[in-house]
Amino acid sequence: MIKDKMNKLNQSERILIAASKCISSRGYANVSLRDIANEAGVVLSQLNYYYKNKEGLFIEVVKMMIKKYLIQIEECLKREVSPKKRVVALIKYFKDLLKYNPELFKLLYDFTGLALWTPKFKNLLNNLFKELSNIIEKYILNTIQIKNIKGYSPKSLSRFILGSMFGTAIQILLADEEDLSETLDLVEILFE
Amino acid sequence: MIKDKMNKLNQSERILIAASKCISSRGYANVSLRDIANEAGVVLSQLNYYYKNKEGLFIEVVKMMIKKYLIQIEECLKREVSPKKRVVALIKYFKDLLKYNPELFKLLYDFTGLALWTPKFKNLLNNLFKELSNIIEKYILNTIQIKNIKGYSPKSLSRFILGSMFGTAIQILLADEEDLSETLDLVEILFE
DNA sequence: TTACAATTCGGACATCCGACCTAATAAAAT
DNA sequence: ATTTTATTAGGTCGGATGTCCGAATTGTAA
Repeated sequence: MIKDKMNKLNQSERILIAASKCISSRGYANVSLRDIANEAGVVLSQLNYYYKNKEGLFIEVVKMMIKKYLIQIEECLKREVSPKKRVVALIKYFKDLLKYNPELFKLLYDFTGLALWTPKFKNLLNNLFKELSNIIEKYILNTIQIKNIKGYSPKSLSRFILGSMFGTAIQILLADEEDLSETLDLVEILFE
Repeated sequence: MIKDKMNKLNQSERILIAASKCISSRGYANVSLRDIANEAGVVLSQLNYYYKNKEGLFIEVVKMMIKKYLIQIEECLKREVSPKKRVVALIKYFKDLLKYNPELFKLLYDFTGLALWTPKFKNLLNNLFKELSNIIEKYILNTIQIKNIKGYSPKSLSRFILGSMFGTAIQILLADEEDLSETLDLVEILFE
């Protein structure tokens, strides 16, 4: 009975995980509800039962992804103490992300693209970028003796740090033949 | 007769422009060949006549976009003489792009996303990023007294500059309510 | 056990899409 | 003028997709 409850919960979660898996490996545009149902080992109509429609399901996938990023990045930053080490840790996070879990980054990039065309996703993704830059500001910029920035707000600076990692990461993913992963290290020169 | 030839060329070009317009305003995933045909004022089968299939048409749209970026950015950089002014010009280019022609940037972002899932587009987009970073390297890094980079290759640096502008630009587009356009100015601090 | 609610299942629907085909028309070449 | 090619037009086909519905099954509470 407890088992059964677990299974039921797992069923709606299995759908979520299957959706995430499908989208992160093929892109939101190339995934059908039937694909997700098959991946989850579930009948098609179950997707409409738990999540009203396709958009509803995708929104939950986005929310799950957002949680992952917020938790992981804050976790990785709060582990270190000095701002310098935190920058290094952030760089390492992105490197490892691209190396061991590139699907998660593809998911972020893909949904950010979807956010360009669909207001609901635009709000979600904009909030993610906002919160991520807030975390960077809190853990790195608020504690550091800032020398280089002349008149730039910490808000702008944190946005720029985030943007440079994001924009560099997509280039690294795209150019998989040649190794560009060291390019991410250049974030460090912002603090010299 | 010359008129007619013009019209014929215009017809295949009208399709291309219509496709570009549709994709840059709705995203590649939300555009059908019928949409493009209507936008171009052409019968559906004409799209298959001039461009074999949907992928063939989209590839031509990508190639057109790539030309625009390469020409415009090199144009904007060669206009200035000092590396410092060229950085400023590059920043201004991205600012104006987001302000007056955001569709073109959305097109770049969208196709870069498509490149994550489709090899043909991956090659095209990877080459674009590669050539753009080469241009940056040629016009800005090769001429400057580089002080800040300790052991980083010009190649990495140019990639990073490009990435930081790209990653910042998408954030600006996403957060249209609050003004983040000044964030792009932070590229300058890389050269201080 | 019985009655009720939640869940699972299989199937059907209307719609849209990309690709293809054939005939008609215009242009060019002979 | 006649043949030949290039272009335009309209329509069709098979297939895939999202949504919805009703029945069957299971779990829960009385």
